[in-house]
Amino acid sequence: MYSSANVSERQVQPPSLAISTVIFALRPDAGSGRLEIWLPLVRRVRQPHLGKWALPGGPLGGRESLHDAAARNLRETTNLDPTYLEQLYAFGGLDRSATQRLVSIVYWALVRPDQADLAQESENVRWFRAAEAVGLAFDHDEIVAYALERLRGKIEYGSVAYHFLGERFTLAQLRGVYEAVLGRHLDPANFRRQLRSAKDISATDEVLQGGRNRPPRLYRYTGPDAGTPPREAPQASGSAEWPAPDAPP
Amino acid sequence: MYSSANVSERQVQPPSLAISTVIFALRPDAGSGRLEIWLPLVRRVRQPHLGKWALPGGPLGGRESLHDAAARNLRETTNLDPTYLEQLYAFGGLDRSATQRLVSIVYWALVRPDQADLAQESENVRWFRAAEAVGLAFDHDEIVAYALERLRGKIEYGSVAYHFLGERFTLAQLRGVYEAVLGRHLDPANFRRQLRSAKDISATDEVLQGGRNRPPRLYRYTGPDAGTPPREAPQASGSAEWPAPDAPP
DNA sequence: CATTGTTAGGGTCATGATGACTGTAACTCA
DNA sequence: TGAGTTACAGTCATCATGACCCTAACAATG
Repeated sequence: MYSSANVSERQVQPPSLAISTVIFALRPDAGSGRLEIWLPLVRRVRQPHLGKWALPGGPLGGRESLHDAAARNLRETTNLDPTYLEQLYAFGGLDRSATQRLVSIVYWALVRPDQADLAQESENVRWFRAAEAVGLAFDHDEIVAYALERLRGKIEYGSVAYHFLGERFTLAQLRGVYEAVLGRHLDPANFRRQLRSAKDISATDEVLQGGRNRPPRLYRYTGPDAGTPPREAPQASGSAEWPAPDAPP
Repeated sequence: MYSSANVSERQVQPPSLAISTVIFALRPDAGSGRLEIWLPLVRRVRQPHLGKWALPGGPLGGRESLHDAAARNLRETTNLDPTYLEQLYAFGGLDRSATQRLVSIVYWALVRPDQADLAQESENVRWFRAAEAVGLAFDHDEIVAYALERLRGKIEYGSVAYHFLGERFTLAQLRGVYEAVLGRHLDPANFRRQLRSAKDISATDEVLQGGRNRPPRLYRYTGPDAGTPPREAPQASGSAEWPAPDAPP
């Protein structure tokens, strides 16, 4: 599995370049109804790590940008378009793959739950709870952990949470997203107060009927890239509203 | 990993993979004495963008990790080791280079001023003020702007500022670093109060003599990676090898 | 129809971080 | 000896935050 031929090949051949994607969606737990983080994985159908689960990915095409490659990758796996797509990190350690020198540029994406339900599952594509996505191929355990860390970091000041939801949502739904990602309970009253001062979220004149309690008001996200496709690269996040974009540790 | 890939369709021409580095150092302005951000650039000695200034960079060697490649790159340019080195972003747009498809994984680094003074300058390597680093080759203008944005974002909550300074420093020096990076004046009293609550900075029992005012106390950074080389990103690092040809960008 | 349970949505209070500002100590230089 | 400058400590108002309480509005149950 680790022949000397492979080692000598590495000195000559340039490193292979691949794109992988960590795709997050939220699904309510059947019992408690609380939201949980899920992600799709694909089963390896060749060596190395044959049979193990891995992040969806593939080589970078010659006529597509990194962002487009990640989007295509995501479409081929879940058959759906993401509401958020951003570069995570470029992994290029020497020991990532035993058979070849591989550099993976990893993206992370958010999809809505209703879309995640429609996503195709098959023998080799299955959704897992993020907490149960361990024992993956290559270094994908660490990549998933790092993507979760980025997600948690970005939800606190960015506009990431809205991309888990549809166009209109209640504050309780939005709070459920925060609680699922941050993993802790949030006070409903304080949460409401904070989001009233956030100016890229506005209340509609509609309420959500059909519940068995007082009908909650529906809100809408009016900030940048509301319903538009996610933007490419690192243009200045401009507004000094909140701290700053984050980065690998 | 390439379960859903249509391989034959994509093997037209694999994109080239390069490593570039944005190297920051602070130098006092001759007149005012205020610190300013500088970075070294290299002149292009071949097409495209012949004669223009560009970020130091080169192809990724087959036996070095991304981090090691950036460190080697930096050593070859400034002849010095950085006190901080972190991945910035992977740039892979289709129109980055007119002659070839090029994917650049860019790192950013900090070096100390005394080291920056020792750095080698030559006909094709010169230091520029960050504000004057415009009109660069390829998309390096945007890369520098993004690196500056990252630097500003990281200095507010991270331990980045200390890497611009030596082991012992006064609070005024540290405040000068913050003012240079953030581009605004900071109140000395409030700055002192904030850094007393930051627990990875501790006062020594020494003061800095020789100034023409009251001698300020010297402090020391005691947080993670204090004097050690910067650690690799979210994964384990491998060992590096030395030689590698130099080629832009 | 009244009661009960549950959530929506409004408020209070103490605390801690922050920015603006004042005052005193310690040193050099003219 | 005094002027000028910086180090360093402290005060005050403001604001964001967490913890907590209260009322409104619905559905389900009796």
